Parts: sequence; C-alpha cells; structure tokens
Amino acid sequence: MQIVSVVVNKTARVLDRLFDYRIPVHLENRIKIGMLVFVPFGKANQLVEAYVVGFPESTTLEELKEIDSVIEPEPLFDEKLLELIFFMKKRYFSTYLAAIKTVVPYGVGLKGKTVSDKVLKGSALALSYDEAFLALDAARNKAPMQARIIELLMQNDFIANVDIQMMLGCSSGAIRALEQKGVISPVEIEIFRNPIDYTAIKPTKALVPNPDQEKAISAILDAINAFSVFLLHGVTGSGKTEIFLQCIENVLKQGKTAIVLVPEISLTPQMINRFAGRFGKQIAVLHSRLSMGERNDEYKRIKSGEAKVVIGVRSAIFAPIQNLGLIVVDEEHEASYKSQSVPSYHAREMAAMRAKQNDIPLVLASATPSIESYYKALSGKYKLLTLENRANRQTMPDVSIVDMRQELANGNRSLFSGLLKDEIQKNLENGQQTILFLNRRGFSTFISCRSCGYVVKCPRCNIALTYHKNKDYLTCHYCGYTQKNLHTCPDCGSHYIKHFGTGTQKVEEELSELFPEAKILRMDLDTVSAKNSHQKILDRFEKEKIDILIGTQMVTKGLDFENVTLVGVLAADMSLNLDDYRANEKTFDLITQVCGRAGRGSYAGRAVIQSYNPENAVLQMAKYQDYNAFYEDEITLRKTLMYPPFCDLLSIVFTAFNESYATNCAKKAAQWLKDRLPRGVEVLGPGPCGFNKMNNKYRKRILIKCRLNDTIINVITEYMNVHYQSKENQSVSILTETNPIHMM
DNA sequence: ATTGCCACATCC
DNA sequence: GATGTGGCAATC
Repeated sequence: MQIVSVVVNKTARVLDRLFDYRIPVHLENRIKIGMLVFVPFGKANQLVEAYVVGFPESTTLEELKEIDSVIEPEPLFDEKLLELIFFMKKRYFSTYLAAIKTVVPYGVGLKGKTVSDKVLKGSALALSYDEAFLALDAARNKAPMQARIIELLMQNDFIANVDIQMMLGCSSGAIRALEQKGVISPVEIEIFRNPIDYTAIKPTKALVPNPDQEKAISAILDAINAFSVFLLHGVTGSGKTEIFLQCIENVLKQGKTAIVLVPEISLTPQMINRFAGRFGKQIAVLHSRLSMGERNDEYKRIKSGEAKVVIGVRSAIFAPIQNLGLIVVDEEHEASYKSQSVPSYHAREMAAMRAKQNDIPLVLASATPSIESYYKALSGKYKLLTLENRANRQTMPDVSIVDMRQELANGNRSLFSGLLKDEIQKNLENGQQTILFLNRRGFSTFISCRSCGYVVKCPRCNIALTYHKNKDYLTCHYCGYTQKNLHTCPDCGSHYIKHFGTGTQKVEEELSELFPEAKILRMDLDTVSAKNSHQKILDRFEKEKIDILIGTQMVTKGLDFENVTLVGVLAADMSLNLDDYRANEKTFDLITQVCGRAGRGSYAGRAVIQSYNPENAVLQMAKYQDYNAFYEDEITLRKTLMYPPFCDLLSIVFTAFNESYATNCAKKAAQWLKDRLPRGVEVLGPGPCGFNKMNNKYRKRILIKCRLNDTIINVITEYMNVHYQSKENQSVSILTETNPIHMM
C-alpha cells in the first residue's frame, strides 16, 4: 500500500502538521512530491487542497482515507525545494503552509483559476508519419499549399496558425481544409508574454577582463563543480557584473543553469538589459512588479528549461530551475534579501543551501559586504576575492564633507551648503549631470507648533506624520493613516504651525529657485509607485539630459550613467540616528554607494556630503571609502556587545489591543523561556519595540541572544505551541523572527 | 477553517 | 417535541 504525507491548505495553527492518505489504485505511481491534490478532510469529508510532501513507509493509524484526485499533475516543487521548505519551517518558526507558499508564489500553478493564459490557435499533425506521407503525395498536385503545410508540420510538433500563414504566405482556408480532412488538428499554444522588450536590446559580447577580473573569474570557474562560497568584494564600478556574465557564460556552455539575485532597487532595466544583451531569451526575470500572467509565463519558461538564467529578487532563489551550475547574490549586504513576513528567511542563507544541494559555488558580491559575510571571509569560511580598482581605471570620486553647523553659523539657512551650490553650478555650466540624495520622502518630515512644541503624530502609531504638499495632507509612513493638513495647533490654537525637516519635494522647490534654468527630476516612492515609472524616470534622466535628479534610497544603487559627475548627500546624519545595531553599517553603505554613482564615465566624479556631525568616524571612513577600517571598528563593537556575527538574535513580538495584556504575556513568556533555555542564553526584556503602538495595537518584545541550535529552536517552538493552546493568550498575537533586519 | 456533536435554552 | 445556539474537539 502506498501512503503519502500531505500539508492541507488551511491556515489554522492546529492544522499545521502532516496528514497521511492512501493512494488509490488508479493513481498508483502517479503521485509525486510537490503535487497539489484534493483530499477528503474532516468528518464531512470535505475536499480540501493539499500539498504532497512525503511518502512514509508505514503508519500507526488503523484506517486511512484515500486521495481524491490530482489538481495539477505538474509538481509545484521538487525534493530539493522541499528540503528548503522544511528548513524554513524550523529555523524561521513558520508553519508548513507559509513555508510552502513562500516557495510556490501565489498564482503559480493554478490552472485557469487566477491566471489568464492568453492562447494562440495553432495546428499539429493529426496523422502518423506514414499516413502523413500518403496525404502529402495526394495533396502535392491538387493542393500544393496544403502539401507545404503538411511538410512544415512534419518538421515541427506544432505551429501557430498565424505563423504558418506568415511563413508560407497562405490564407486560413488551406489550414481549415486540412483540418476538415482530418490531416491536422487544432491545438492551443500558450503565448509567453515577455516582461523584457527585446526590440530595444542590443546583443553584447564579452569584454576583455582586466587582470583583477580575470583572477576572480578563473577562481570561480576552477571551483565550479563543488560547493563553496566566494565573497567578491569590489569597489563600486569595479566590473563585478562582467565577472558574473562571463562565469555564467561558461556555466551555460556546460549545459547548466544559473540564478542571479539582485535587490529590488537595483533590478533596473539597465541591469536586465545587460543580461539580456549577453544571453538573449535564455533569461527569465522574476520580480514583484510582474503581472500574474507574466510571472506564470516566466515560471513555465524556467520549468520547461527554456530559460537558463534566472535573474530576480529575493524570492527568485526558489525558482524551479533544473541543473543549477552557479548562484550569484549581487549586493549581498542589502536588507531586501531578508523577508519581512513569515517565514522571514534570508535569501543569502537559502542560496547557500541550494548551492550545497547542487555542489556548486555561490558568489556573494558587494562593494560594502555585510559585516557577517566579511567576517566569514576573513575566518576562511568564504573565499575572498578583492577588486581594488575601478574597471576602466577611473579614479574614485573626490569626496568632501561639509559641516552644516558652520554653514548655519555663517548665515546660510538653505538646504544647500556653499560648496554644493558651487559644484552644482559648475555641472550646469559643463553640461554634466548631478544626483542629490535625501533619506526621506514627502515634503517635510514632521509638523510642529512653534508656540507649544506640539508635534502632529499618527493616532495609531505615535509616529510623526509626514506632509505631502501636492495633495495637502498628512500621512503616516508606517500604517498609511491619512488626514488633512492642519493650519492651527490642535493643542493651543496657535497659527504658528510649521513644517520641520526636509523632503525631496522641498529640495526640488528650493533647487528650482536657486537654479531656475536647470531641468530637475524627482524620484522617490511617490513618483515611482506606478509600474515601470522607475524606468521611465531613469530613461528621461538619460535621454532628456536632465541636469539634476533628486531621490531617496533608490538613487543610491546600481545606477550607471556616464555623464553623472556630482553626487550630493543632503543630510548624511539621518541614518546614523536609527534605533538599530546596524545603523553604522547602513550609513557607511549608503554613502559609499551614493558616491559610487559619480564619475563612472570618462570624467572624474565628485561627492559632497552634508552633515551636522562631520567628525563622526563612520562618515570619515566612508569619505575615504575605507571599508577595511570600517570593518575593523565595527567587528570590535559587535564582539564587545555580542551582536551578529557573534550570535543570533531572536525577536518575539507580542501584539495586543490592551497594553497590559501584551506586557503580561511577554513577561510570562520571558520567564517560561528562561526556565527552559540552556544556560548562557540571554533573554532580554520584555521591552518596547521601536514602534510601541502600531495600528492601535501595543507591541512588546523579547530579544534572545544566542547561537541558534536545535535545542533552542525546540524550546521556542514549544513555547509557541503553549501560547497558541492557551485560551488566556487569545487576544495576544506573537511573531517570532530570526535575526530581524529592522528592530521596529 | 470547518464540521458534527452535544448540552442546554427557547418556543408554541 | 421541535428547533435554535454556543462551546468543544477533531481533522490522516
């Protein structure tokens, strides 16, 4: 008797386990791991969807029900991806179902349900080869066009009718006649809509690598048939992408495939074009902005083996690609590789597992590697490859730090220091382009009363609301709460209510006053929310020779414009004041990356960094792009304070409408855990979260510092079961996160 | 999440 | 006695 284990598609916690079913005779040997099936469930034997995850040898149960039917015969994941599913459930305290749905994205594999598949009418031969020859001879004289169609279809499994007409110059009549004779039969052909516009892409040839690149390429290719992790540390503009391209080219020659992960913000059309230019239609692109149909198409192209290089964001690490030969994680330090929902997996960790499963190398690349990865590289766990110089021998940009306190003392109350104004002026005169970076969006960060100091805050999150000028409203950036702008203070009635802080809109306004003749473009979350407008803005910047681009995070990464020679960072301190142990790392990365945008062409680049705290060591090291000095400082700090990579952090957040419920539950949990966790494990808190109140719910956190192992995982999983089983905890929800990226 | 089951209340 | 309601336990 064949038995299967399944996970049912129901989200209730108590159903988060495996259920066994018998395979009925008519389905024997046809059930595979990863299939979606219907099983009778519960007393009413209601049919529910279930994922096949195993074939147990035996069962202790007296009686088993039978699988009802197969929903989708094509498995949604294989044994290797299943291993990742089980791993994520454990390490990230997830349910089976949440882990499965992470690997199998919504809308994939559900035939006809949610996916609108556009279908083309096509034809295929309805006869055997011998019969077709007879039909061919019969048609030759009487209907020469029909004969040619038969010939064509004997050479191809199926062809779209429009293509037949195009190739042979015939009308649809000839096809219809053959159909009526029963020589050919109509088939439906799926169209693979492609998210890439190939008409706009010029093929490119491999560049001749410089010695540094050559060394890196041969190091990776030498290790191509075994598991290893490389950390490719190369300054901005050092030609890392060309190294990926050449390694992948080699992998493809061996008949293998590759996955390239990029952060959302750097999956720019420029990046895609570079891969498409080299590998053409062998690439598949996966990111969150694809329509359901596009995503489904790309998955099918990957599964069928048509696509051999997958380039995509975090979740692309689960692409169902066969015969992997290489995995690349570009900008490996990026926070977007960490999922913010359960299971909160890190794509770097998953990439390492997949590389290990397939005995292939994993290449992590960055100009500012994460402290964790660099530590592993120095301790020999990863192989370190360094690119010291920019690929085209451009010099690194000349970086100046301006003391904004001094500017204020000298009577300059504008957002721009004298130096930055001068440099922008120079660029305008020389016809060169400038990028200005600001770490906030909106018109101003908060609104406050000058008379009484009242700050307008979100009633749900207790966070200062942001003013948006074009619609004259206030918004909370964390929960989306929106209200009308205020002109009198709700607390004291004063009319002196003023905007503080700076947003990209305000920069744009002041800039157009200073340089009325300059062409200015703004890029932030507000202007790029529509699909593809990110690309449109960048296209305009390049083609219309816009003088100045103002932007938030998304202007810092990956952009490569020859004519950009000046970069300004308007307020470098903002990210230094984050309530997070990674604040230094984020600031260093930000400044390094933003400066890396300047001077990528034949002109030298300059960067002006404005700060109220210019002597800050992190800024100074960023100025000299001295990663090693920064790393040495930071790793010492991490070791002293016991932060990653010297331990793992586990956060358990307790959320409830009633603040004392959350606090009490967290206190009890802390005690429960302290009593059971091994000695040496630190249980901190409960304490408030960065956002103590969010969406009207109060949040308390316990932090656990430890080296995560099975014993600890088991204790915490057990606690979660205890929590969910107890009735008094029903109004408190908990969320456990492994190595959270934001301490909010 | 969904169901059946059971005790108990409610109605005429 | 028939019918309705809420808590509870079980799901291969």
